[in-house]
Order: sequence, then C-alpha cells, then structure tokens
Amino acid sequence: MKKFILKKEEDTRGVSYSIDYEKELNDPQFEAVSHKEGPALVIAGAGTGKTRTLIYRVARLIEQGVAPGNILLLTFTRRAAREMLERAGRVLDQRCSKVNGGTFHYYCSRLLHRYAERMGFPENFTILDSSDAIEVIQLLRTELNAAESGKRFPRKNTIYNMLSSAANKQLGLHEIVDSQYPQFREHIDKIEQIAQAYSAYKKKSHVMDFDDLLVQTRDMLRQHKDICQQVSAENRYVMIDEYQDTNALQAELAGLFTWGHNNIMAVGDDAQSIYAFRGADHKNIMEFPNLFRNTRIIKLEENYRSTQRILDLANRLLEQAKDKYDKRLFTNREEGDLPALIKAPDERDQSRFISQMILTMREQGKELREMAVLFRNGRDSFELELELNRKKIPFIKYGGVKFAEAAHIKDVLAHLKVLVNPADAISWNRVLTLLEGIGPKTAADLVAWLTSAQNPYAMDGMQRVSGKYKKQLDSLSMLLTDLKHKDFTTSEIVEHVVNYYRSFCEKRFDDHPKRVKDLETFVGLAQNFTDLDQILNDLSLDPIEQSAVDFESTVEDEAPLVLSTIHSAKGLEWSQVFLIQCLDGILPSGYSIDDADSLDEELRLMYVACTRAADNLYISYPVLQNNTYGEYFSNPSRFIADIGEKELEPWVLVEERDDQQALPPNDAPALPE
DNA sequence: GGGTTGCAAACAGAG
DNA sequence: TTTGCAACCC
Repeated sequence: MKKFILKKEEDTRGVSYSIDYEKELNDPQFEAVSHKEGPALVIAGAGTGKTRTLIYRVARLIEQGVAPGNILLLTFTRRAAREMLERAGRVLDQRCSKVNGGTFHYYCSRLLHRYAERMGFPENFTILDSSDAIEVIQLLRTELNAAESGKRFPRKNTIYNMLSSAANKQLGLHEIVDSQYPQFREHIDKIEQIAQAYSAYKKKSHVMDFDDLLVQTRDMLRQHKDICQQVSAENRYVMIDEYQDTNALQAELAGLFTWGHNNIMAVGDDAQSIYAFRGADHKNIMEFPNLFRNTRIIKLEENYRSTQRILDLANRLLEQAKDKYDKRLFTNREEGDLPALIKAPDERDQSRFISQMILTMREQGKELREMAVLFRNGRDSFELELELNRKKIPFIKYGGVKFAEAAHIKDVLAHLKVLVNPADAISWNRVLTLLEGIGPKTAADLVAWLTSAQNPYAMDGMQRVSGKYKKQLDSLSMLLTDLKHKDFTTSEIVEHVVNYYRSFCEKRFDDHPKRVKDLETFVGLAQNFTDLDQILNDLSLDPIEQSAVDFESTVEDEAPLVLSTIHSAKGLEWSQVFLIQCLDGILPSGYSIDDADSLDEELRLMYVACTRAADNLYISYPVLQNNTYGEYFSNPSRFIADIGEKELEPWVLVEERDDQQALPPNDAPALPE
C-alpha cells in the first residue's frame, strides 16, 4: 500500500531523481533542463539536442512534483508533440503523456471551446479550413462582381493569403497590399469589401478560420482577466519549440498563457526560420528577451547529429546570407564523406539513380527508415514516386496534399459539418451541388433558406423552391434527419454518409475505386473518436498525410522510406538524406528571386535540408527539365554554384550496359556495391 | 436565366 | 491537377 507524504511542491532540495540528468546531458543542456522559474531562451543550432533538452526538462519538472497537466508543450505539429511526449515517457514514465501538448492552433481551439459560452459564441462552432475559406472568398468575389473590369484582380488564393498575412502580422489589409502586393493597390477598396463580407460570413455561419483561432483567443485573454488568470495558473510551465517560426501574434499569446509568472521557455534557431509566409520573422526570436524581462539565454552549439563535412557545407551555405548569423556548427564526430552533388541528364534519370542507391543501401543492411528524400515543393517528388512504385519501394510522403483536402473526403466531411453546425453555408453548398441539376445559383437559394430554417434537416416547406430536385432532396433529408435524431455512434454516422455518397463518388471521379477505398479507411478511422465535433476539429488541425492512408492499407513489416517537403522535415533527421530538384527557380523558388529577404529564407530552407543528414548527404539536379510544353535546360541552384569541390563533390551519372551507376570523377570513394 | 461542358492557363510552403 | 472563362444546351 502506498502512503502519502506531504511535500511542498516548490521544494526540490529533497527530490531524488530517477534520471542522472547531469551525466546524460552536456553543460548548457543541463542548464536549460534544470532551469526552473522565469523566462528562458534556448538558442539551439541544428542537431544540438534541442528535442532531447525539452524532453528531459519535462521529465525533470515532473520528477520535482509538478503535475503533468500544469505543463504546456507547444510544438509546430501535433506529430512533433506526440513523438516528444512518447520519448519523454520512455525516459521517465507514463505521467509524461498527460502533459498538455500540441500546436498553438490546437490549444487555442480547445480554450475557445471551453469558454465559448462565456464569450457568447456557439460552442458547436466549426473550423473553416483553408480550402473552405478560399471557397467562401470565391463566392464573395463573384457576388461582389469584383473582377469585372478586365483588369487583373487577385485570385481567390491570393485574397486568402492577404487576409491571413494581415491577421498573422497584425497589420491592416492596406499595409499588406501596399507592401506585398503592390500590383493590386488599385483594387484595395474591393479587397476590403471582400474582407468585411468574409468576416460577416464567418460570424453568421458559426465558423472560425485558422487565424481566428489565434486572434479570438488573444482577444479573449486580453479582455477577460479572470479567464487569463485561470489559464496561466493552469500552465505553470510553458515550453515553445521552433520559436523562430512563431509570429508576433503567437508571441503575444505565449505571454498571455504565462501571464503573471512568465515561466516560459522558448527553444529555436534563427538560422532555421522558414515560415515567413505564415507571418514569422526570423528576427522575432531575438526579440524574446525584450518581450520577457530578465530572460536567461542559453546556447546549445555542439552538434551531435552530422559529420563535420556535412556541417562544413551547411556553414558554407549560411555564409552566403545577406543577413549574417554568428553561428558555426561544429561536432566531435568524424570527418565523414564529402556531400555529393549529382548531375543527372534528366528527371527520370535522377529518380532512377536515387531509387537505385536506396536499393543498394538496403541490400547492404541499411533500413529504409534511415533514409529520406527531401524537396522544395510537394510536386517535385511525383516523378520519383512513380519510380519507387515501379521498384516496389514502400514510402510515405509528408507535405503536399492532405487526406482531408482530397475532394472525395471533403464531400463526406461537408455532410458531417452540416450535422454539427447547420449554419455552415459553405458545407451546405458542397452537399447540395453534388445533386444532379443543382449548380451554384440554385444551391445559393437553397442554402439561404436552410441556414435560417427551424429544422433544416427536414427540408419541409422547401418543395416550392425545389420542384424538380425533390426526389434527391428527399433522400438527403432522410439521411440527415436519421443521423441527427437516431442514436448512432460516430463511426456509424460516417458509415451512413459514406454509403449515401458512394454513388456520387462513382459518378464524379474516374479513379473511384481508389477513392472508395479511402472512404472505407475514413470509416475505420472514425472509430477512434467519440464525437463528431472532435473528428472535424482533429482532421482540420492535425491533417493526416494522404499517403499515410495508402500505407496503412499495404502494411508491410518494413518501415517505409520518407519523402518530405523541406518544410515538413523540420526537426527530423536521417542517416542518409537526398535533396532532389536542387534547381534555380525551384530552390530558391522562382517567387523569391526578386527579393533579398525571401532569397535568404530560401537559403535557410536549403540549410535546414542539409542539416537533416547525419552521415551522408546527396544533392541532385537534372540538367534537362520537362514540363507540358517541352524540354529545356535548367541551372543548378545558385546556392551551390560557388561551392568548391572540396566541400561538395561532383558526381556524374554514367550509363552502363544494363543498369546505371554513379561514378565519382576521379578516384574518390566509389558507390557502395 | 442557369447549368454543363470543353479548352487554355497556372500551379508553394502549413496549421 | 485544378481553375477561369466562354461557348453551348435546357
């Protein structure tokens, strides 16, 4: 039988730790881990044990008697939070999994739901994901007849980006247009009008977009001191990972979450800031000490991940930045192999080379999970994906299209959304336009009626409007009424919707067999949830990668190869890293080449990619690019143009009789056999 | 008027 | 692969 002992929580003198922190960490890591009260900023270069530091701090706080529920760990993705807490569980015990963790958006959403009633918004508000938001903007754009005059008016995606920029940078719309979209200055009035209509829409439809989650939470905590106090008392210790990618709004939230005690630890690396498009500014991290007085600054500088030669290349890259960083990564690891620069005749050859290298390494006993292929844009891996399929190499892709963004999944989600929130006009619109003969106009009329109806699911009294669609509307109405009023479990509801939707799916898509399979996966996935709100919330805030779904259905014993956009690879590492399509116009992106700041950001992106590699780094590019118009010659990335053979060793692909092999130019180490 | 269909053009990055 | 626009059908 366990006995209780009385102990003051703050008194850590008598704590006997089950982990020997001092031995398992280096000095600055230990300093960070044993930091207790007040603000701290940990500047942690790539591979310096940043995650390890966070994990051990969580463990140590818990060992000191802090309740896990009083620790908040904010990370960039929920995947990162899960992995971190799992690792913390391994060094300590399952108490770690009770720590609050997730993204700013996720945590804010929880707070807003919790205090919805106090704030006077409906607690069944749903989240307007970016594709829904863009659709709403499109509707308003046509409604306001904004694009009339033949002059180029911003497209819906662009308008969405403007609004999002304004929210995240805390600037007025006109300032954003002025500085970032000068070509649309003349349309500012129309854009403002759309912005207003968009906010009105969100209010009326009981939805919040991603930015609202942050803005509304900020406003709530600013205006209601009692809520703010309650929240900050609960979060006795807050840790923020990847702080270099937070924006001013998130920084303010961080302050509010720790209001009154400032027990906040931010961890990050200004050289790895790659989210400027979301309002992050790489200089923000240096502002932290100004925001929080008496900040203790701790620097982690020793790299444990990569060989010295990989770091040499990384350091060399950073030297090219317009804004300098006082940073040079070093390691006590061995020299290692020189990073390779592979010039392939065309993209197809690049893919063949990569997949062949991967197979060779696998034959030598390396596991696929130790390798990764990185690229700038989601589409840069399409060619390679075909080749991997041909060679039957299992892979999982991060970044690019998400499960919840695929058209067929969105169709099903729309049905679920109208069940949770009947005011959600855009989802009604989606549900209705599926029906034969109903287009935007008819749908708009029906939606106007439905969103103000007493009992929208019954759709009675609507026949007058509906005439020739009556039969289809009846079966829709029957489905929704049943689902609303009968007692179904969440996965049963999803199953019914999927059954109803199946025939539409078959009519709509040529590749319906694959999509129907996805839908079945979705039904299975729904079993993990107890209520619909939660599925919708989780799918928009923590989107599953599309290929993760494919992968589950072809379960093999082998962990798959990772393909990832550089953005999605942040914080991760692999023994063997391939960086493909390293071309001028791709990395750096063609969007960035006129602007020195964006160019610096692209350079940091390249830096992030290279520092993911522990043992070997292969950078490749095709000489001949193909697109729909034909073939053209392309140039390697300007970032590697000036780097000499002593830091980046050029390889050429030589065609052999049966298969190809890469050969170093002279007598440098040959490819693994 | 409103819906459907077909062709030309553009396509980031993520919560 | 999706989106914008214009011609074409009910």
